[in-house]
Amino acid sequence: MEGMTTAEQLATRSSTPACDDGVCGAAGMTVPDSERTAAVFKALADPVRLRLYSRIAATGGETCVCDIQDVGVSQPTVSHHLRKLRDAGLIDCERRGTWVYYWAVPGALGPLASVLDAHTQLITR
Amino acid sequence: MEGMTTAEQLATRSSTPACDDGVCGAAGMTVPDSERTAAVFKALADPVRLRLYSRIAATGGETCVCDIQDVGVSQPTVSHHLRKLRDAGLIDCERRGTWVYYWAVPGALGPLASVLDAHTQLITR
DNA sequence: GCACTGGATCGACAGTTGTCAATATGGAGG
DNA sequence: CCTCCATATTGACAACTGTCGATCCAGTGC
Repeated sequence: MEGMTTAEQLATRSSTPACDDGVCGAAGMTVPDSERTAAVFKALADPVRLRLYSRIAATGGETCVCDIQDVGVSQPTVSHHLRKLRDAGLIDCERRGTWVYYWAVPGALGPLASVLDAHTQLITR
Repeated sequence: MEGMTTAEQLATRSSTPACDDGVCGAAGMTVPDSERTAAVFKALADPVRLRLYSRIAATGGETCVCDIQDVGVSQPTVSHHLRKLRDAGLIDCERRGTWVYYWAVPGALGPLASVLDAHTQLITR
């Protein structure tokens, strides 16, 4: 598991899954699942990061960093937030010449959506 | 808008919506939308809160606080986290006699799921 | 080689967060 | 009333987070 991003760990849940949906009926989430899921939620729990991710995802393909510097914070801060999103496994990047391009990792939001859906099912059953 | 929980504000988005899905194509999320959405994500961005919410949602109905004290932190800390979830509009509570009962607010996760879905659509188009 | 440019990293700092022990509150039952 | 029990609030503290200015690093073009 070492060297994996949080989103990757989240995709390959507990080696001994207590249940399939990660919610486990009346038992609720397991401690490891809650920690991995919370880590990804945390990456999205900041307005600036949310806008950055949204901008990157909205292009569909690759986005140059130079095109998303206008989110209201300094350049180092943008870089800092991009790294957090990258550590969480939500985005990835590549350097091409002078510029660096970012893109949204496909499927990274899936486990998060599953958690939300699973809970919504429980609430309205 | 004063006096509303974050989730309630999120449900009634910008009075002048720039778009319907909150992502606005190549423009990404608006600043107010990102702030409201981030606030709710933040409420879920802690393992203990995630387990508490999961336990409460898993019952489908109401859950006595006394039944969810075994999440690994002290009683004041549990109370603290429940308040944060409540401030975010994800849960609500009622006192009946000596005990306090919590339940998951139906539909509170909806806007969050919509945001995730909207971005997933953008990525895989 | 050298200067320039885009982006990442470092260092510092204020503000926020998670945690607990101690205390308060507010019903229930004598 | 007074005590007991369940939960909330307060106060304090260490750890973490967001932010920026300064600096570094990697390519580009001369």
